[in-house]
Amino acid sequence: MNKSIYDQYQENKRFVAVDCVIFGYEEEQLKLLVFERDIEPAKGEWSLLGGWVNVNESTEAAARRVLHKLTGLDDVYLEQVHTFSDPNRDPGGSVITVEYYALIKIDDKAANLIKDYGAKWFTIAALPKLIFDHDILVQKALEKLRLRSSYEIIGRKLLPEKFTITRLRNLYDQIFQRQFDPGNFRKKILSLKVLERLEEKDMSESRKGAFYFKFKPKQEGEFSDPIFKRSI
Amino acid sequence: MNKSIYDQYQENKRFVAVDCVIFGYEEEQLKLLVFERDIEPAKGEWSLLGGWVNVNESTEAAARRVLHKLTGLDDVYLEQVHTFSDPNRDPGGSVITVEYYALIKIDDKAANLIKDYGAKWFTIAALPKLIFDHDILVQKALEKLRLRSSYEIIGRKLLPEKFTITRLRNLYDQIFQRQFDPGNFRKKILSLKVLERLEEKDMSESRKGAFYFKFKPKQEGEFSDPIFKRSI
DNA sequence: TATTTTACTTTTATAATTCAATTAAAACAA
DNA sequence: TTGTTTTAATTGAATTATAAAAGTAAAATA
Repeated sequence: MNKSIYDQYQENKRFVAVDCVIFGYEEEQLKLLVFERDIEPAKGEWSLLGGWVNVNESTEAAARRVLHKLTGLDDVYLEQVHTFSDPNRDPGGSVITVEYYALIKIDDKAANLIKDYGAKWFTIAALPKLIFDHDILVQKALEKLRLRSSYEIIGRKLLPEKFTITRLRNLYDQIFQRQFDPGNFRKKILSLKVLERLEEKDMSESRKGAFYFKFKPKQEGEFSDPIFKRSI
Repeated sequence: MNKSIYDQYQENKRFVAVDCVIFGYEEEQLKLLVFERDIEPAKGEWSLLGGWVNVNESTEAAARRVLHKLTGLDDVYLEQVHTFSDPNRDPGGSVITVEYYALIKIDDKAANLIKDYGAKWFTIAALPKLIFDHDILVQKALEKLRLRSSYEIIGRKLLPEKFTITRLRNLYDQIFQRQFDPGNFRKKILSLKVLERLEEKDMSESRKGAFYFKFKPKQEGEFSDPIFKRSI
């Protein structure tokens, strides 16, 4: 096969990396996992989880690889967000980065591994300044997460097996940074018929107790319309 | 500055390309511009407009460069769609491609240039088989275009200066591949107050004639809610 | 047994959407 | 002139969705 046109561009090959915005949900707060960078430039500053993409690897595989190394998990929910390619975005070199966001359960056994890597969970409000263009990456990931959350009920990957509607609503409050009306939220969610009510109640939040729910097995192409009119 | 960690990855640098899905609107049809490929592999087959990304160039700049070369236009509307990175997607080599879609007016003087490049407009229904994963790229671009079109009134870049509501509705019919109700569509569009009615009428389509409209100057952050409930 | 607390339900008003029917304007033909 | 035709443009009634608030329920506790 004639590869001449490809060979001509050898000198134009680029560094390609992935960056992951890792979301978790804990203590009624949407949180983000960030890292103290251990290489120059910007050593010691806060950064997203990143890594190089190898030659014979897709960017998604690379993202799964670095996430697995960090957390030990291999069934992480991943969604591609955007690709950033300004040649000056990284002072260390001209690096193209493909951004993903990941959803993980904070209560996982991953906790120890994460600590070893100098990583820390922050709420969105308390997030420190990140290196390079990573603040923009976080904004983009949030927008994408909001978009996703307004077309399907997110939470399978963020909530524990069983949870109350109030807890799910709180997650949505966090994602969209606004208060959803309890009555209307409940009505809407239940009308979608993706949740199944358990007989058990959570008695920790109120005298009356709140029923636990769990997700029904996922059905493909469940909805195609936005769930909430004013969510985005 | 210590670049050792970067230098270590020199041998992992990747070919990076852009591919453009070019949409146009002509004779009440949404069309797509595709090319007869003039290099191996897959020479002679139909393909999207692509090009290499240079070392000191962002992917968007590269997309604008190849679009300019093709059409002579430099105010094309561009939106990033997705990045494809499967190492086996291109039989010529392991190429990562960043996909954009572009909206251009077919009636432009670009027509001649386009012809010189062996390019041809096809309706979506009549699109031939494309090389590699380009059929998937087209689907992705359509989805993104639909998403965009359901959050703002698209058409500034596809319709001529003045147009009738019926023509705008037809464009939406094409994008979403369904029939919008004429009365409801008109009511909705006008309620958004982004169009201005001209005194002139288009008499070519009916006895009564239909008023021409034009877009008001664009205002930032115009909408944040989906325009159509059942569009996607 | 009354109080407190939060889950959960219901109500009501308002707004948006759909679908069908109607009206309007102008060209054209008898 | 007058009726017919064609498509634009408007209207209205029925339905559905949304927002906000008020009310009810259950169980622990004082």
